[in-house]
Amino acid sequence: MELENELKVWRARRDITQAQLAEAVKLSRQTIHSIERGKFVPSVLSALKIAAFFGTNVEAIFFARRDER
Amino acid sequence: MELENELKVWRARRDITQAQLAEAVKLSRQTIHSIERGKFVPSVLSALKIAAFFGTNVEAIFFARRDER
DNA sequence: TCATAATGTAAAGAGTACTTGTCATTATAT
DNA sequence: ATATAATGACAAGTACTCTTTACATTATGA
Repeated sequence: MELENELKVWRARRDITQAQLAEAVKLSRQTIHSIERGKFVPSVLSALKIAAFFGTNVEAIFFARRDER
Repeated sequence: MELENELKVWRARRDITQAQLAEAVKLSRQTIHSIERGKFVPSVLSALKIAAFFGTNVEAIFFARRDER
């Protein structure tokens, strides 16, 4: 089960940088960058903070894709 | 920022045990138990699986409570 | 009472989220 | 061209998620 996300899209909608998002949700820029690039699966707390910042819910940003084979 | 959850309530609604939930979402019973008791903050993937199982969204189960003081 | 199921607690180990720091690459604008 | 901002990559270290195993406690029911 992989995790995908549309963080980049949401940032584009709001026209904010990774650094600005990081600051807003109190995470480091590297963490935002890594999440955005799918380097790792964030905690639900990080996800909740990000979703809240964008005024949406977690499911609108993060998607569990069942691994195809 | 603390994390609270209503896992126990949702389990009660569906009348299923920790073990049944664990099996359904492919997590160990200990993990379900620990999440339920707030022992740690789960990954967003775990949260998504649990929310999907209950047919709801993450925000309906997990709450970020800003530490009051 | 006795058996069984469900929940709670604990501990060790593996894997990983997240931070801080540093540097390279790419875009934007003057 | 060159300065600056934004993004991308990498690495070391700390803290924590999650699994497995094992055992204790509490509920339920015959």
